[in-house]
Amino acid sequence: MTSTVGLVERLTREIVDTIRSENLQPGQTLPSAKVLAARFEVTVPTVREALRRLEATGSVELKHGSGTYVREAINRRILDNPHYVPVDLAAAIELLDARIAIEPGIAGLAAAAQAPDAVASMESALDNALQVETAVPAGHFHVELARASGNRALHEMLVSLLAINSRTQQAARTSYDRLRDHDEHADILDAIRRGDGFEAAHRTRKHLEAIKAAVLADWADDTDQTGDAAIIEGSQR
Amino acid sequence: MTSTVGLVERLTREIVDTIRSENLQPGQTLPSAKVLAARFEVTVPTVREALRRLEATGSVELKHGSGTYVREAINRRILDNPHYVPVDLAAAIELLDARIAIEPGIAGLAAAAQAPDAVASMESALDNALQVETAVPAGHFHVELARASGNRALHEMLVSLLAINSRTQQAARTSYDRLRDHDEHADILDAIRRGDGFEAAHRTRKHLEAIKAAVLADWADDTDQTGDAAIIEGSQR
DNA sequence: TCACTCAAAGTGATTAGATGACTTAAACAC
DNA sequence: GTGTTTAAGTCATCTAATCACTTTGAGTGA
Repeated sequence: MTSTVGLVERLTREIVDTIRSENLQPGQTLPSAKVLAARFEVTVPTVREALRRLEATGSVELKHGSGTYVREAINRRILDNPHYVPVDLAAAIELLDARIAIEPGIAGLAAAAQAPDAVASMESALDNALQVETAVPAGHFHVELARASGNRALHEMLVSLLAINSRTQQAARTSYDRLRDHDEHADILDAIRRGDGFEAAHRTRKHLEAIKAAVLADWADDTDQTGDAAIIEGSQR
Repeated sequence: MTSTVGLVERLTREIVDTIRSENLQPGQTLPSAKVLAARFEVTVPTVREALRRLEATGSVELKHGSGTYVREAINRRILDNPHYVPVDLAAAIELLDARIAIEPGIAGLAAAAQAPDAVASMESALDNALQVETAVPAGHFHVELARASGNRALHEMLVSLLAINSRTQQAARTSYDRLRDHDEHADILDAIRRGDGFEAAHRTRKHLEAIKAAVLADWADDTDQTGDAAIIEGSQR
């Protein structure tokens, strides 16, 4: 009758508790698997199974020959599924639709929050945009925008959406004009600086809708006269 | 120079690919660990580590003595961190703020979508509300609302937010009036049926703000005259 | 003294085989 | 038929050992 929780699941939880109670920060190393095995009175393979679980969610990283490191995601609530195999255009459009639904509200919050350091991060993100597109890390304008909202859950949601999108083929080929992108970002940031939440939300929405249109246009160019536009329609309903 | 991807990570991906290519649906069983080990030419412990990773993200479930089962989350893009240790009121308020930021937009989409079956699901969710609160499964009104938006990413985001919230202490004690909850849900559904997205969004926002106020009031009652309202202020900035 | 080499120690990665515990379903007795 | 028992299949965990990678620092040479 004892609800079998499973040794590995319990062990996983104990390791997380250890990380928290000892206040281990991302980048620091955990004790070796051998030591953990001794401390929790289990064997090494069992510890490894627990660490693999934590690895899957980005809470820790197992570096061969080096050690087990705490990672950022241990403090995240919302994650992107690392095992998801995505990828058609419809999925990419769906992600953009989701962003259109939530980012305007985030921009509004950012304008209301008026956190000075967050605004600074967005400014530097504006410049970084000239660089090569990084995967989806910090420094991305929209991510910094979400961070500026002051709401960690919203920030993590946007990070997740962008992470998923980065795995899409469409992500690389989006030929949205770099300069136009920069200008529109600047406009959004401007509205936020003025504390004009309504305008910030509006410009964010327009910006994303423009990107969506560009992606659809790109796709139309590639497939040219192949007439299966049903995919697009299906994703817009 | 070969980017060491790690055997387990590669194996994890191969198992996912197998599930997809063989079109295994949630509820169905995977081959036994022994068989998988033979098929991919690795040993059983290695297979188990890969399965533990998939287990962490809810893609599979390992049932002792029974088998390894495919689970729903294998098709999800957005997940809640299963290893997150949650907690205080500020976090609960932050989650509600996030919902206030995104759910009105979702309600607007739902009104525009006008999917008949989705509306039916919301109707039945209305009645289920009289039952005991389930964990965070389907059947929850707000979850069905998100499903009705037609956007899977948004739906999964809301499921994740509610899943996290359910782990909060505050979740259980929220004494938001059951009847009032039901009535406000009915109002939202009514606006969606009429296709009035603006009104649906507005009512959803008001509804969530009322819940937030109730949570804060509850907390104020409990702590009574303990004057550390700084926690609340901090979450509202 | 400085820089380079390289050997050793520590750590994770993977393998191998064995035992225990649980679930399920078929075989059996009633 | 019904209920119990048995057996096979499966995951759970352990023990033990070998391999591979990383880091460090001692040693060597310039």
